[in-house]
Amino acid sequence: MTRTRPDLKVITAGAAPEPASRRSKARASAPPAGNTQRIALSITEAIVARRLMPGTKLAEQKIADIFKVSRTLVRQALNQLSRDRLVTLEPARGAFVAMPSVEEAHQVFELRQMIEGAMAKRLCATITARQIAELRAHLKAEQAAVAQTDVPGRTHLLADFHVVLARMMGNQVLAQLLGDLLSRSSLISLMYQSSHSAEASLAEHVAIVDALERRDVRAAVRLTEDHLDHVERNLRFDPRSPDLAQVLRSE
Amino acid sequence: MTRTRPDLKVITAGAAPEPASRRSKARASAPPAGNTQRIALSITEAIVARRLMPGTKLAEQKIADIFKVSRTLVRQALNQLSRDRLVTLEPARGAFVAMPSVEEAHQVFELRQMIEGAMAKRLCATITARQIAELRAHLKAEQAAVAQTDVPGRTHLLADFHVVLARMMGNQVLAQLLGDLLSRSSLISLMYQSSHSAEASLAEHVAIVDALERRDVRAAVRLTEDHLDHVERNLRFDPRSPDLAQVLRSE
DNA sequence: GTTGCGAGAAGTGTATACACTATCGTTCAC
DNA sequence: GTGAACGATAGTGTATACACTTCTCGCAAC
Repeated sequence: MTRTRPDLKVITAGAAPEPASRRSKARASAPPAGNTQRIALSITEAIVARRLMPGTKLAEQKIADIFKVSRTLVRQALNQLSRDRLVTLEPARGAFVAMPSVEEAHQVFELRQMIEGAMAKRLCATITARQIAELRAHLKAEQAAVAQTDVPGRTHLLADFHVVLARMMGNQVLAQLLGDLLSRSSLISLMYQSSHSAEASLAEHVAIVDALERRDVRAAVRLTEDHLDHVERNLRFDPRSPDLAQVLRSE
Repeated sequence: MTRTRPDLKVITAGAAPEPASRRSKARASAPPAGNTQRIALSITEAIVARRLMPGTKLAEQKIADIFKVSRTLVRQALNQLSRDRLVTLEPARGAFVAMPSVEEAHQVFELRQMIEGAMAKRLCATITARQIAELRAHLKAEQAAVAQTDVPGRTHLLADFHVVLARMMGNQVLAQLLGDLLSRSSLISLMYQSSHSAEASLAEHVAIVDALERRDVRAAVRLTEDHLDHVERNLRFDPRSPDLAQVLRSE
């Protein structure tokens, strides 16, 4: 047992910006709502940004102390996160950062294939020149991050590519769903450390945008599905994985 | 203002069965978990079964009294339901059965088209004779319910058809997602009372199964998408809808 | 008769209290 | 020396308390 439990206080780092979207006048005493949301977002961000390892225990009182609130709000936040499958609640034992199983990982990727494949198909019919330009700009940012080996940045940008596509569908329900799936994917690729190179992902993203620009439905769909296939296949599901934490915890 | 607020106590009717899936020995004092879940399921069921109208206020204390628990558990349940978009939480005002907007309705159906279209495509490749038989049996049950004009039963069975298809994909993540979307669809068709006849839905279900059996990908996908298109198109989005509740509440 | 204001009631938002469970270290028996 | 029983500690599960907001209804002013 070389590794101790990852420390918790890292999550204080972010301190969610939360742009003032409150309704009208700021109340001194009662930040109207979204106090729970603030906590949930901070934890989500910490997980996605890989500052919280899978299996980490999320003790209610510790988190409450960090955010200077009572356990009540922390519990609400943890409940939300458990519905997103980012944390697992074990009765009477507590909350832990989720450790998606191999099977769950596969199912998430299969679902993403279905959804993003359908997105590609539809976007070919609806995409505008302006949107193509936006995608190109995004690819440029990805390339810069990859070139500088800015690991956190490139990870975020590579995932964000998919969110940008979803937003272009003009469908918020879809966009939020894909956002959730990407969070889960992030956790998955953290557990089964992906060997898929950032360069390869970037190249595949470029190919997808090319196909969309040509309005080549067949190619766009196939490239999208292949891209997700590649990402999944490059996960390391081999039994003697360095992440033996899951094996130990599995029982 | 002809209609008063729909009464709340209807939800006591169901009293969720909750088959004993608890781990080992029953504890007298502490039903280990899923006490919150029990409440959330009861409310969900009441909404889907149309015993709770959109816009109904869900007062925490009243629900707590009904289930003989404290507001704490009710709040947890309502929070879960708000994440499923079955209820809307208005800060400092309370929880209400959700009233999906026209836009949201469209987005839900578009997403279902994408997902169920992809399902149809994949099922053509993987479906077994046994599964076809299961679908045929389900269609038979649908037909019986339609013939007897068993309205609650047929509504449930017609929706369940889609869930059965999802389960055949062997993908729990997908199955749960589609379950959520169907709950929302139920709420939507309640708000914008569908004029799509049960007979037509049944006929379209039969056509889909036929296509799956022939492994006719093109037809299966098109029939699935058309089916959802028909359902959506038969919603009544006209401004002078009898559901003027939404217009009044909208501000 | 209508409008505006205000006090009381009802209801939500958060914190705290308490009961019960799991965990860990110690002690005792073998 | 090993292993099992036990007690202390920490942590979760639920209920309750309290502050503050919203809603309702009556009353007064116009």
